[in-house]
Amino acid sequence: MSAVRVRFSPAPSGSLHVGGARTALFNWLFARHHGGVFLVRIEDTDTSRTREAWVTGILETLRWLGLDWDEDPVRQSRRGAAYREAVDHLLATGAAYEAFETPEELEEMHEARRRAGLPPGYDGRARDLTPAQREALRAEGRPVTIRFRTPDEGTSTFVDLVRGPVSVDWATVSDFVIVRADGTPLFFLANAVDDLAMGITHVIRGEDLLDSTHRVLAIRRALGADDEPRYAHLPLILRPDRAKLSKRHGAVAVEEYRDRGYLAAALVNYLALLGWSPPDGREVLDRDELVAAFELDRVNPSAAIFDETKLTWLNGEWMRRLSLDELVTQVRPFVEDRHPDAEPDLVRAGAALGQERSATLVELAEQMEFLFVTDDELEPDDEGCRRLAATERVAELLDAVIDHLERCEWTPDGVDLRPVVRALGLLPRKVMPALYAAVEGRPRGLPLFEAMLLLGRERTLARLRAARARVGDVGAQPLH
RNA sequence: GCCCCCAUCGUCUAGCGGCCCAGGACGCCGCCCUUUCAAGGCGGUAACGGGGAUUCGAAUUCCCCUGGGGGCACCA
Repeated sequence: MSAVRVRFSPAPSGSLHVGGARTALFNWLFARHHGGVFLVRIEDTDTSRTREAWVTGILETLRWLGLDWDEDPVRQSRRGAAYREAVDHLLATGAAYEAFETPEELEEMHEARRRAGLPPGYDGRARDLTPAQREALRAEGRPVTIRFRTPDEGTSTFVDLVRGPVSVDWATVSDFVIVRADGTPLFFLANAVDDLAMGITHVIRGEDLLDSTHRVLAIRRALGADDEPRYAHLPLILRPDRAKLSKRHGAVAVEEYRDRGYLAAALVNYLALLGWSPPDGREVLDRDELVAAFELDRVNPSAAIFDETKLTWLNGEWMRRLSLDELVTQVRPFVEDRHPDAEPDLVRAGAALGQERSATLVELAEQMEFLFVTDDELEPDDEGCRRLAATERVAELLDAVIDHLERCEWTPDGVDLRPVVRALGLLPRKVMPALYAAVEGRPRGLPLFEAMLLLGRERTLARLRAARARVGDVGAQPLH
């Protein structure tokens, strides 16, 4: 087999979503596994839907995911000359022809065919116009598009790497437009021309493009190509309600997951498991392990639902695997977003305590937030207030704790409150949440004694006294 | 409407004729550990869509049905 050359070819009509990212990843894994070349091609022939910001955004997101490409990205918008040359050839050989229908006429045609039980499409009325007829239509000022002439009979078949042989009767495929009235090329044409020019050996993409393969291959042959790339159509990724993932619904943009505190390693790992699995059944795999294990023949053909819960679990796995240095680097932006002046040492200490208790960077940042708010700002959340109010003998407890912390040694052993709680005849499991609420603002969080050491004696006491004032004397009264 | 693809626990999947009264993972439930919460350990819950056919034997092969998804554009 010749050296592998694959490409990821997004249309820049939005940011990179998880479906596109999975396609990019599989191409990248395939290339890296075989020591091949991974390319990016921006399919921006539809200028009305393209925005430059989307192009840079997509490339930036690919970089964030660690999917590096080997040559400068190809822009279809700059390859007009190549497409024109190809069209001239197709026109000259009769593989394509000019058509002159208005949008209204086409709409009518689609309707009529639908009524006749045919798929909407083109009836081929401009196929055999004479040069004179074409001139006349052009003189009327009608729009001119170029259509590819599909066979009237016979079957198109190609062997898909994940689905096996796929066939369709040409009779069901009508002549389709390859050049718009404004002269710009359409997907089928650009795709065929570019894959040929770029020497693409394997086309790995979503199943939504399965049907278009016959048409692209037909153009390619009409262009004189004597070989064809191997195709692998990946199963689609569906939303939990089984609908197709789209930008309209839910968090499907990769950048959104990044902003919500997910690690690139976790996203890559999770995406790799959607439609593929390694032979040994491992699930937590790093980039190198994925590259080593990846094979197209283990891609399964059925659609998969994107399960954010499992992604979150994997993210937790990867958070725990990070070194403390890496974790601090990753979480710092999330902390500084709300507390720009957060002390680096405290961030580091908080990250160390929270590393195995959080599944996302956002969660980790929230857990340590109590370290960066002033004692005045700290307000127990709703659940914290409830726990405070519902804890038996809470005033007595707080008094004892305050009393202890005022005089104890400020060391790990000194601030251990378990003896204090037990001396009151209370169970730590029952009453600790109230203390967490008082010091950290929520009834659960980073280990309390370590947290108090980080805050220091004065700040800890200030928070406990504020909580004591909040509960009043109610808790101090025996209930019976 | 027409064409194409797909079909194992709620979800991601293993399985490529006997090793499967179906294995792993997430989730969920229970127990243990425990300063809260997590993490961790142990145990449990839960699936081959239906019907034919082939075969000594079918989750695995074939056919039909059903269901799901995709495509049919001057989007990609």
